Amino acid sequence: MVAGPTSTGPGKERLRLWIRLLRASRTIEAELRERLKKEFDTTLPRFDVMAALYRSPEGMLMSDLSRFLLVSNGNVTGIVDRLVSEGLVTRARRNGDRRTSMVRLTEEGSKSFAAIAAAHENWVGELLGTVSEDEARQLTGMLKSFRSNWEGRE
Amino acid sequence: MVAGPTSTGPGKERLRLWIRLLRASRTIEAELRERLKKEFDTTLPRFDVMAALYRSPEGMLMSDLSRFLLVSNGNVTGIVDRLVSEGLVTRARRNGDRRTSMVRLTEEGSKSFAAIAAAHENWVGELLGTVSEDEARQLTGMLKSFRSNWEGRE
DNA sequence: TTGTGAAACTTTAAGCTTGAAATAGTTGCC
DNA sequence: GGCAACTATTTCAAGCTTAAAGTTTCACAA
Repeated sequence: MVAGPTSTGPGKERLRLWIRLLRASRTIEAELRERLKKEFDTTLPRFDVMAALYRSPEGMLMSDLSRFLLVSNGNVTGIVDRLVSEGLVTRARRNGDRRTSMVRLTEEGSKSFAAIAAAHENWVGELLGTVSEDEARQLTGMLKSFRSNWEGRE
Repeated sequence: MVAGPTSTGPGKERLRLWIRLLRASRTIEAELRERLKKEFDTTLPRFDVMAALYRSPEGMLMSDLSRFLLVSNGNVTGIVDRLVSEGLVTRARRNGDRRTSMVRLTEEGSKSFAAIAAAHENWVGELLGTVSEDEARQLTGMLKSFRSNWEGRE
């Protein structure tokens, strides 16, 4: 969805906005992906999962992860599998409900993530460098409200 | 990249913005993808390619497509392959340079796209419904300038 | 003309992604 | 207890995506 509007009319400005939004996020995403690969030999999805887990030292269920990351269940399974095989996260079976397992960062995973996250924050600062702090706040507010209005989830 | 900032500091607002941006575009993208599937049995990448071709009745080279859509060369190959096998686009060998071929929408592809694009525009209007036309213009402007400042491509 | 290097494209391997089907475990109702 | 409905997760097939390597063609200079 990167092409331009194909017609004029009432929805035209919104369509333009959507295309800009998508191009912007794709461009930044591509750049971040490339740097994650080059500098840390990792991927965006792995980073996302680790970021979520980093905020929840007590761990997260698979379904928590997929809900939070806005991706499907089956998707998370594969990413976590790979992270487990790399020793960065663990799946701890629970006594209470044996269908579920708590996913947690390992010590190594936590250290690894902290280093990557620092670089990542700098990259974002750089890539969004032409947006002033004020503009950033303003844009953030607009995006926040639009989304929460559209659908109840958050 | 859907998690929250992990620290405070100068880049914090930009990181917040990036996360909002990404969550917004992922949410909308997911919704559009689902509707394209349900209503037209197609996908976002196919739609993107067709949208690009619709704007260029004279056709596009594979490399034009990948540059325009911000995706890799090999990626476009696969998508166009599928569209060709569905009879929606053609690859016309050229006399001049036999490495290249002009990719064009077929009659059927063009009709098919027009119908989908109309629905698509309505969906975007609906999904961004809470953004006023003015806000949309303003946001678009911000996104446009930030991107063209960051890197020369357009 | 014949290399040589670059360009356009395809192929490949690995990983990401989805939606749907399958599996396993839980809960509530009789 | 037993069974139906539900929940959490994994598996699967198909398709998307990238980076890197391979193929074919072109341009052009010696």
